Order: sequence, then structure tokens, then C-alpha cells
Amino acid sequence: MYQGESKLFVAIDCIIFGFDGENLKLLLIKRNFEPELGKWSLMGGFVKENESLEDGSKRILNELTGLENVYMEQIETYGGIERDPMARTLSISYFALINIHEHDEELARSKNGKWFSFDEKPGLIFDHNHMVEKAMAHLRYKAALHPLGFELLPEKFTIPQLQKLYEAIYDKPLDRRNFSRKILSTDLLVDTGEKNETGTTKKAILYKLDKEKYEQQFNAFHYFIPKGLV
Amino acid sequence: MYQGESKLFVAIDCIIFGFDGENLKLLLIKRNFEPELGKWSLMGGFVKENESLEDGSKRILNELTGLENVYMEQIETYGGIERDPMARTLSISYFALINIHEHDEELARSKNGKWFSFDEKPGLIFDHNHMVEKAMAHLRYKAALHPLGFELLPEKFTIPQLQKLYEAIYDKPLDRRNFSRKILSTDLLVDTGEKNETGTTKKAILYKLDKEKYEQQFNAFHYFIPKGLV
DNA sequence: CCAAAAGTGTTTCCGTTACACCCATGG
DNA sequence: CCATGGGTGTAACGGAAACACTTTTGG
Repeated sequence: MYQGESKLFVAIDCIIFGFDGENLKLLLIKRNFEPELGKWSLMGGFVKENESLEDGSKRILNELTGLENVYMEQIETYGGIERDPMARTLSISYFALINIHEHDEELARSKNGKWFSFDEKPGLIFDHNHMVEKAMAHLRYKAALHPLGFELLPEKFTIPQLQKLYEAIYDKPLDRRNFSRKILSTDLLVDTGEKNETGTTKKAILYKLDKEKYEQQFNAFHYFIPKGLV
Repeated sequence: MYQGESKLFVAIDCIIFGFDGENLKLLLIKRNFEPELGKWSLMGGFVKENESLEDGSKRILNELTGLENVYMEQIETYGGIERDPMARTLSISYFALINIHEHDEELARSKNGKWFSFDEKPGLIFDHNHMVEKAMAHLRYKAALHPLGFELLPEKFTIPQLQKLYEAIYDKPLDRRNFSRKILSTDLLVDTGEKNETGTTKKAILYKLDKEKYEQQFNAFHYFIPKGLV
């Protein structure tokens, strides 16, 4: 069936974002395999004959982080003829937003994984730099209008933490008071009654997501950042 | 190289939108080939070994419409295991916005192509219905914020025509005066000095796109439709 | 001179912004 | 008691929405 048509290698590459409280970070691997052994790249793998793309992307993310139930989104499929010098290979990029403190550090280390801030990120193989840029642009685009940011934080978090995240995403300072009002006006946050214990000054309120409203409202337009920023 | 990894069939399917002045339409084909001979589907084809995705999508669109230089955008890649009963096949969906009056009708007819409004659209094979829905959602999402609509109109067009297009996309009536002001405030339109001759009442001004500004501002956020609509 | 569609103006309203003050905490 | 960061309030501004009037055209 479909005789005479070509079959192609199809890979999945994951752009894995994390947030450590100060900087937005990217999880990369130093390749101990060919091609481009010894260079940095995104975590990736081939799509198997009996595996859906969704399953494949989850599997590949899990191989490096040990995580399941992570927010992932298919970004784009890259299909230039010469993008992989070994053989014609398509690559479908997925971005993943993970809570950086929950992943399996041991596992990541064993796969030569390392977190990088954007200002110290090494050059990557193939078109992976381009994939990262595209994913970053998508993150900025989407986080401006949709409550994406929560995916990068722990289950309980404070509004100042969320603000730091948005400031990291857009690399711009935001007004505390306006940001707080915008976030609270979405009605997506529930006061847990607890306070952040880590601070040396006034303790901030710990909120958690109202999962139900979050699902429902995810496609509504919000404006988490000042207009004209993206 | 990459021995032991699977290769997969990879197809491209095109969601082709057109606008006839009243309704938003979709160009579909009645298949005279297997599988699903005799049923309706999107125009598609396989990606060739020596062809990039971009070239492939253009080729496939051209085979049905005879058009080149069409606005196309990659939407999503579908990779469920069972989506094509003949053989495991990925499909990358592209949407195309074409000026319905410029395509090669003869060619389209020879390929069993036919335009459908959304309310008379037949059920489609495989996951093509889902692809259409996704593309439609993308059109709504994007046209709300970016000046996409122009791609569907003739080179010279009037503001009322553009408004009818937006009303078709969102299936909602819009306020003439506010819509006109919004569009003109973008500064993307140039008055050609000509007037639309077809009307039986007051003739509307024919505008054309300021291509340069269009390219520059395409990624800026506009609000062509009232908030909360999408 | 009438109907139908196109063009332009104005007021109102609401969300965003820009800014100030108070409160809690640990040292 | 003071420095630091967190929470809340308010006035001013600007863009969007709601609405009305005038103009052009063909019949």
C-alpha cells in the first residue's frame, strides 16, 4: 500500500522550559552519541512505528526528566531537506513547561542533561537554535493572553513569584500593583490560607490554581502583560 | 545510518479557504482514488524524499488551484497510529487563504474539486474534519489579532467587503462604524482613488494593502473584532 | 424623492496605567 | 526602629463600544 511513496525518518525534539525563581531556563543535553557527538542539543528521539506523536513526546520527555503529566504543546514540524546531515529527517518540536524542582535530577545528569539560562546557553546542533527561538516566541505570545505561566511554578505559589516568572519571560520589569490586580481579576487563584515561609520580610500569600476555572478559561483572552509588549 | 529506527509515510493535507463575498468556503475534493474512493477529503499528497515541507505544501496546493505565492501556514501535525487505515501515516496540515476568483477553476474541476460553505460541508475522511475545525479555530484566533483577512480578498477591496469577510469568519454581525475605524486606524490601507462599480447604491472606496506596512506590522497586536469574541 | 448602503462624528464607559500609602517581618 | 518586600487604594487617561446623522446612488 502506498507503493512508490517515500518513507521518512521522523524525530521529536523537546524544548523544555523551567523556572528557578529568578531565571527562565532550558534543559539541554550534551550528546554522547552520533551525529554531533559532544555538542549540545535538545532532547529528542525517533517516532516509533507503533507510537503516536503524543505518546512519543511524553516518552522522550520522561526519559530525561522522569516526569509525567507535564504541560506539552506541539509547536512546529521542521522539514528542510538538509537539516540533518546524516539522513533526511523530519523533526516535530514540542515545548514542555515543567516545575524545575520536581524533575529527577539524577536521571537528567545520567543523560548529560544540564539547565541553562538564556544568556549562557551554548549554540545547538542542526536547527535546534531556531526551534528554541520559535518556542520562546510562542511562550511569549501565549503567556501574554493565556494563563500558561502557572505550569512553571510549584503547586502553591505567591503572586510575586508569578510576577518574577513573567518578568523573566518578557525580560521586562512589571508594575507590582497592576500585575497583582490583573492576575486576581481572572479569578483563577484560590487563597490557600498559608503563607510563604521563606521570606525574610512580610510573608506572601500562597495561592493555588482553581483547576476547573483554569481549564474552562484557558482559551479566553486575558492581558497579563501591558499591551504592545509581545 | 539511524539503523533500527522506523521510517514513516508523511502526508500533507491542505485546508483551503476562500471567500466569495458572502460566505467563507472550503475547497474539497471527491476522491477518485483509494483509500476511501468516492468520499470527500482535503487535498493532500505525500512528502517526497527530496522535497521540503514548504515546497511540498506549495506543490500540493498548486496541483489543485494552479496558484503560487499563496498565504500558507503550517497548522499541526497529526500522528495517531490508526488515523489512516491503509498504513501508518503522519499528516501535516497547512492552511491556505486564497482569492477565490483567481484560482484555476478548470484545473480544480478536473481534480474533482468543489467549494463548500460550512453549513453544507460533507463529512470528511480520516481526521480531516478535525483538521478543518482546528484550522478554522486558528483562522479565528489569528484574524482577531492580525491582519490576515486581506489574503482572502481581491487586490482592491472595500471596507464593507472586508467587514463581510470578518462577519463570515466569526459568524457574527459587527458594527460598521467601529469596524471601519479600527481598520483605518491600522494605517494598512491605501485609498486607490477608485470606487466600487458594482453597487446599486453609494459606491464604496476601493483600498489596497500597503504591503510594506503589512509585512512590518503583521506581528503587532490589533483588535479587529470586539474582545471576548474568540 | 425615496430606499439602501457608505461615510463620518460624538458621547459614554470601562479597563489600564501610573502613582502612594500602609502593613508585616527579621534583624 | 528600620529596611525590605507584600498588600491595597485611587485618580487620570485612553481606547472601545454604543449610538446618530449626513451623503451618495439608482430607480
